[in-house]
Amino acid sequence: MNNVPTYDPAALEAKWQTRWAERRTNEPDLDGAARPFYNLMMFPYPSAEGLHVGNMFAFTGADIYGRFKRLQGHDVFEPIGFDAFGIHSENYALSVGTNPALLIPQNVDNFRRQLKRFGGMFDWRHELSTTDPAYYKWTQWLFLQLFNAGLAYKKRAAVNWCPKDKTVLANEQVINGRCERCDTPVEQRFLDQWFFRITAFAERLLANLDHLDWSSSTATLQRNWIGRSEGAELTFESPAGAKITVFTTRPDTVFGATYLVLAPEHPLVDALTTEEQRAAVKAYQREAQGKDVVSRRVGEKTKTGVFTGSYARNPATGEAIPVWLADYVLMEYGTGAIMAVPAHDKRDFEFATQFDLPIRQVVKVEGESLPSVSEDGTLMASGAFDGLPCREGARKIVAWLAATRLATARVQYRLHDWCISRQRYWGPPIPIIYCDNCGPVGVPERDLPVELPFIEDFRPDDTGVSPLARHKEWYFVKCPQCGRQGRRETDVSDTFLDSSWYYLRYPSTEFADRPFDPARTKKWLPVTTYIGGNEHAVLHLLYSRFISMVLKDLGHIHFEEPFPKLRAHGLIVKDGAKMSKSRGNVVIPDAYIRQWGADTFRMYLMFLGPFQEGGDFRETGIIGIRRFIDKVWQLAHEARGDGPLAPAVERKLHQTIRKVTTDTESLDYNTAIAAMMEYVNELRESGVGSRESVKPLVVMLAPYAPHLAEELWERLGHETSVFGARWPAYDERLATTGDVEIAVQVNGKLRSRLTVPRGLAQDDVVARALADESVKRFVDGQPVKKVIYVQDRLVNLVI
RNA sequence: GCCCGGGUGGCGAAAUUGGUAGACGCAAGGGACUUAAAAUCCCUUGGGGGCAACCCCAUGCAGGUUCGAGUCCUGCCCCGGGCACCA
Repeated sequence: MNNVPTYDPAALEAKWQTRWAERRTNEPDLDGAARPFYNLMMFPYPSAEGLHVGNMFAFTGADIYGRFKRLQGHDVFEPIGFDAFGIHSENYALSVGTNPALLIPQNVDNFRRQLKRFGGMFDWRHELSTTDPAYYKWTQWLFLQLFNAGLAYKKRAAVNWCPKDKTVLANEQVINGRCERCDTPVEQRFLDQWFFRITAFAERLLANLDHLDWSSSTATLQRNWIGRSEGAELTFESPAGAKITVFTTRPDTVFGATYLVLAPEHPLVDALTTEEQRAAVKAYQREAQGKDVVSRRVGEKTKTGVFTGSYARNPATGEAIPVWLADYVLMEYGTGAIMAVPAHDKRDFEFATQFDLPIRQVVKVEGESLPSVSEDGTLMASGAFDGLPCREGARKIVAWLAATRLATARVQYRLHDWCISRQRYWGPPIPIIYCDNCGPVGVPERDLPVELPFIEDFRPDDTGVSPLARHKEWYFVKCPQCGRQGRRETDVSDTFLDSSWYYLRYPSTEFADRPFDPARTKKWLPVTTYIGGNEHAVLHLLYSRFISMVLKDLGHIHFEEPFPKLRAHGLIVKDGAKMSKSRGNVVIPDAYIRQWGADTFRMYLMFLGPFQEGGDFRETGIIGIRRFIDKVWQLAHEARGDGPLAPAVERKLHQTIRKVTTDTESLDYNTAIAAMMEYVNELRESGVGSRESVKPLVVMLAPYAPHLAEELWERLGHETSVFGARWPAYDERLATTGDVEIAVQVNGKLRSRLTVPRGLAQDDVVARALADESVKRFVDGQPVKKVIYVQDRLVNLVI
């Protein structure tokens, strides 16, 4: 009995990791695979702290799924890589006074070590790093594809500028209007930037969401981000002839439009401003421009504005209404001008109240006071349209005004074009050469990659020009078209461009002469299952979809949706707060793995809570998983012979296989583990049994605790990897044999339980129920008026 | 403000989608083994009442639908996340 060897996870896990590497266990035949299954997880950004438990939680959940599919007979390709360019890496390098080109490889080494140690089924042959010239050569190629297709363009645009750090900040580095590093309020600056025309794909990006098998939370985030609004453009003419076009979602309220508001930067402002108002308008424009992005957008709740001195004709009423300027109207959305309907819009109401402008009610809604924004009312004070419901009124008013070309139905999106320029160092240089003769010229493919030069002083300065401009030998270059002196683009591209196509590269990493091999791509893409966090719901996942659409349209790939099936995992928090370096609550898994082993820690993370919801990391409870593993270890060693199973064990086994199969498929790992624990408890209660009772358990455990499963599989007499085994099948009949317990209710209250053979007829169950002592007490001789019967579950006697 | 999640024992959580609330695990208490401790094993463990078999109460709050509600409906209150002057 006590000759069971000690479970020594450190030694055992090292043994199997070595063996997997030697035997190339995790390297599917990418060309010959019969049932390709591309199991993708979001590649990490290699921070200095190392992989934290949040990353590991995500990777473990994805790895379990990949291993499960492998056991089900798929050829699973599970690659990993490093998203190593970007501002975070650069900032960290700045803070420790090193060049990221020297620092990042160390971080990557550390991550690679951690990823190997936790036992992911990674195919390391296909590792990639976005900072590798062999990779970003093709990121630059991708830029050129968009540039040549007219989908990349340059325009002057506002950027976030930190006056203290003297640097451009990405939107995600601006927290509540302040620089995430030094807390200085962020200013607006205007720089020439490269944009991708993602807005041209807005409708397609939105419509396709309906057909994607995605976590609904992710799809919803993306829908809201794209932000489709249906409405109309209406034209208001000034006596001087200027036509002011506004966008509105409520054309039904046009009779209540009592003034217009233009964004301060609106191109018609000069033409509309009268001499008396010119000084005031200029002052207001300056003030608006000087304001930082945030106080303009969210900070100030009191409205500001100025009258232009001009009037324009309301196309519905014919009235002349004043034209104002106010910074609550944004130039980037709609037409940069609105018709103000203070009775039916909160912001307009606030503005009208402040500046004493007329408020005219044109929609009647029961029980609502002004401003009433509901669309569930009827029109009033709207001429011929009085009495119509809002929606119908909107259609009819647009049709009426369209006859005189004063209205057009229009769909508007909140999505903006994607600004990919970064005036920073640590990214792939945008492959453009400016020539006085030819203008901006794309770097020819034969000259790619445009390598990022190593420069000592990569610190951004307050010129707003990228540090690369200081590297003169690199900066000046011959124009590839005319051969004259040209200058390189000195901006680098957004890190999200790197990650927008990495899934295309993985299967083709060994091809130096093409970004993705056509045959490999055809065989492996689109990605079978993508598992990742919702923090990337809008940026990475939207950009990747956009890039796929572009590549499809250009004939490079055969699909337009890269991730037909996507599952969002939950977030691991610590003491209720998101893990972050600034909070100092980042938990690194290394010490836990050292103490408990990777298998225990993997299972523990999965048992913490539902995978798709996440949870709070705490240490208590790891011991529970370890006890479970010890029990499995002991059972596997004590099992004797290959005889048949006891009926109770057999039934429990088939129930367990059924539960673990469906729960693993749906990523409900916590309950799958609980089911295996129940089975182990059953095995222990029934005494030493056949090895046939343990083998299926070992296979089911393999996705969760791969090293342990391999070891036990070997000790149970197998010479090949457990991952060459087949996932156990269950027999529905065997899972449902035996007796069932039926709840007996009287008037809906539980009064007794009966153990009866499965499938017993209603009459027999009722008869047995009525014979039950405690039921008798409550029925008390009264007639049963009604019987509710649920087969094998419940009987309810209504008296 | 708007859009998603979510509120169940001391704690993490289950609950076949309207059918036995609390599976599984942690923690705690008691016991066995031990010179002792650790480990392991056994028992108890939502609250209240009763010697007991049992009974009453209980899934954020207040109502409702139903033979029956953690689950559905209405109105609130909290917590987490996203968007945020988007017309």
